[in-house]
Amino acid sequence: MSKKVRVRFAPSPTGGLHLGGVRTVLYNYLFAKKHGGDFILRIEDTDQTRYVAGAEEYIFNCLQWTGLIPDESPAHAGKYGPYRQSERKPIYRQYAEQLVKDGHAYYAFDTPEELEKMRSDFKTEHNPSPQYDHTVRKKMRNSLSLTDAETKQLLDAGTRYVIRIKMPENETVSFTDMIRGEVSFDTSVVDDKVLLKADGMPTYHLAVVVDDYLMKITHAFRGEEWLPSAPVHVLLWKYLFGLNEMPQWAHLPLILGPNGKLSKRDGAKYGFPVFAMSWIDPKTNELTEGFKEKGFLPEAFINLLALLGWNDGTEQEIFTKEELIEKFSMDRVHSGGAKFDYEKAKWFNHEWIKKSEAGSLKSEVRSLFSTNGINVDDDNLLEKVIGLVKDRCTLLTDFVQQGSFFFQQPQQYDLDAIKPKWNDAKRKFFESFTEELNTIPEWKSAFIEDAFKKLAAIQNIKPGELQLPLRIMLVGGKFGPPVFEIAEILGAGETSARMNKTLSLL
RNA sequence: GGCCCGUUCGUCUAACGGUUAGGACAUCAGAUUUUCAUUCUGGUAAUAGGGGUUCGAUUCCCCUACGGGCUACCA
Repeated sequence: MSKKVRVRFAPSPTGGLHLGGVRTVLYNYLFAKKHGGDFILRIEDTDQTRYVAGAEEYIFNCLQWTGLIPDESPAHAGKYGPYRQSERKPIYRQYAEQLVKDGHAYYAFDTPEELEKMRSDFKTEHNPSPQYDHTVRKKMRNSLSLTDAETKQLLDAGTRYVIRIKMPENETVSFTDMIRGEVSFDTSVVDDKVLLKADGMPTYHLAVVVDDYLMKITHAFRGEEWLPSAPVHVLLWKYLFGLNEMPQWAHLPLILGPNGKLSKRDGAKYGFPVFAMSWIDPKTNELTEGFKEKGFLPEAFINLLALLGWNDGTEQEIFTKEELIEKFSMDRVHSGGAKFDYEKAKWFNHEWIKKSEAGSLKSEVRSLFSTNGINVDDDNLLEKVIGLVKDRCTLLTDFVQQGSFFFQQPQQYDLDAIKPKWNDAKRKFFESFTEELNTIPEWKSAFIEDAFKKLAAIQNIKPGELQLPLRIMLVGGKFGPPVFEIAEILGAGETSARMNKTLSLL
């Protein structure tokens, strides 16, 4: 009987959660749910110098919005807590010490200045970034280059030190990646990564292995940028817990911007969101707009992210979360990086808005209206309006432009669209049409249209020439649903008022 | 520089040795719509290059080129 699937997403709470992060969450979540497993959120906050207020709460908000809710996390109690690495600090040291004892790691006393000196001393044209590896470790101050007595003395004196992994000199480390197949590395070109920092906190390398073990993680998915350090993690598994216990790895392809790995900068530069939700940097107060605030539906956001690097082998592109759970499989994840295409992202959103029920869009649209100064109290009217205009909305924010004229008079009139062909005959038509409004048998679009056309025929004007002016009068611009349906919703009084108002402007 | 990963239309991708190389976004043209969208029809557009293996390579192998990632007491 195989073990229960357990996967984790382990972000570092240092700022906005971007596309790639959410996609990693998504693939973790889908995989877990598909296999009836657990999805764990673990906060990787081992770098105290990078603490950012509010970042953790922000991550929870993003998960809430996307609907990818963890089974275990700092906010969802589980048996394997704590789920914040800073609160697990005491756990890690013993493993690092164990490695030293077994000869797989060592104490290093080099100060930051000494490390910097080493890098500049060894730096050459051929080797622009020297590593702390088997070729230099003997020249540094550590328990490998010093005698046991010297080491003990330094330790006893309370000298600051780190624990580094001792990479073997000539081994090939390989493992099978679920997406890439077998990947192998020569250990002689991997450096002696720090495992335990001078402040007693583990680095990512130690923490990820220890926590994945302790939390019984069965499958570990992360971005491709982690691939180069995978041999360190594999070795740590081998030394500490045995390779049989190691989770199966999958390194997800990167999501690229126009120039390499997608970054916050790309968003600002090319005008599309990168973060799931808006993020305000507490230090600079700089606001970075998110997909949510830009007007994306969470369903669409998840859908487009899922398809960025995965497909189910058919030509289907629109998937609900349930369908994704059912159909997702890691072996259909593409191995190459994917360039993010904002145009296609918008298409997904448009599709989702079109297929959404007007009722389900109501609360979002209502709050959008209210932030734009329009308070809607008629629920039925709102739903009717949404149903009428949603095909024209690519982003949720488009509802403001497409729908607000139903609730308030247009702020501006595109009179230039009328003026060139305006004449006294048309003015006369509208004046008499305004007066005839109350003779229309029932205030329904068909009757209104009928009366409109009859009057046009009597006055010998082509109705086509009158429809655009009518639209401008009611809507303010050249957009919106069929004009007589608008009039129906507006009501006779308002329709007449808007016609008169515009007439006075012409 | 070194190491690792990758490479099918502009973009996301399908084709797990045999297809007229398929779909979607974008784009262009047309139809519908007396606004704008929606909808519909059609078009342009790709296997990076060179060697192998094979009766046959988009598909397998090698080399080159290109792209990307990593190269911190950051994750």
